[in-house]
Amino acid sequence: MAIVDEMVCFSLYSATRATTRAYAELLAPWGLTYPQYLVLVVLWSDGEQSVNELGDLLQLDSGTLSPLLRRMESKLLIERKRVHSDQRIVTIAPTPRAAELRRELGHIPSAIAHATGLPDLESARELIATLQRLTTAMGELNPKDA
Amino acid sequence: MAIVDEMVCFSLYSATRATTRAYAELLAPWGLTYPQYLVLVVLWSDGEQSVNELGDLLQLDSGTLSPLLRRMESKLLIERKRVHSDQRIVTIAPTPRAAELRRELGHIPSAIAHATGLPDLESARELIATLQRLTTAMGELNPKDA
DNA sequence: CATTGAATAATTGCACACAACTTAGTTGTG
DNA sequence: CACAACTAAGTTGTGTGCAATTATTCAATG
Repeated sequence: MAIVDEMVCFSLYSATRATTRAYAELLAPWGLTYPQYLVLVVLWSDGEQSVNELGDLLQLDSGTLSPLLRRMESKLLIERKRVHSDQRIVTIAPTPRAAELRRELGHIPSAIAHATGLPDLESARELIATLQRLTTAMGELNPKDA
Repeated sequence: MAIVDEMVCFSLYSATRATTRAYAELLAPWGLTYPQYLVLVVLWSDGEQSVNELGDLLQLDSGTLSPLLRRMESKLLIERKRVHSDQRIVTIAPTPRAAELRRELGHIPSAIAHATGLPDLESARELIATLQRLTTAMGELNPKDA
């Protein structure tokens, strides 16, 4: 066992990249990336919302989202709209094509759930809870929380 | 709770980015990134080795490692050497400066261990084991294992 | 010995992440 | 109203990840 395998952080880093590669494989026929898929998931669930709200949910800033959303717009998956009452805000709305993808990509959650190799829903929930606690704890070390 | 928070993959993705930001914070005084730090950890532990071996341990290909190592070389942390007996192979050796950093960065493992918020070594080991199983399972979905 | 095939790094192109900065629009205060 | 402070999104620059390709070297085979 190599030294890095003793580290929590490396196993996290490694698991995330393996997961992203698995999503890339599943999403390739639609030319989507994992972060783009996450945007669709949020839009399917919560509907139209601002770039800021999207960034809060996904923990991504405009430096990441702006070009990502531009690519999704060019694929006709989302539509950008300026809010009349506050011209600073841009809302991101799913297009009819995005609704179609909700059906076409319906197989992905179960495919990924199976690919995790986790035995049951309970262990998945446990892992999620552990990771969320870790994320919160890590955030405390970051000065940007001030 | 947002929809993405119910997903194992998102909690992984999120935890990894939180961890990388925490490392970035700690490593900033030395101008190092987390992947660069990982290379140092491997070199400190196992000493000089080829780009391939480094890539096997960190699960990174030459497309990622080549420019990363070039940056580390320009910071005088590593030295590239062609192997005489096989001119295809490039070995990466830590410089004296890298050895210095081993001492200067000695506080980081415990700082990160504390920042994870994990209560004890046993729960850390458990999480690592779970993540390694998940990484392996995810790999099976990837055709590149063939 | 010449040719072919495999191995090893490096390069190229694309898509994130994220810090730092810019631009445009809004709000609060006098 | 004037204007500073704030906010939202976009832009820029750097550093990964990773697929695909290229260049070089080595090894095996006839």
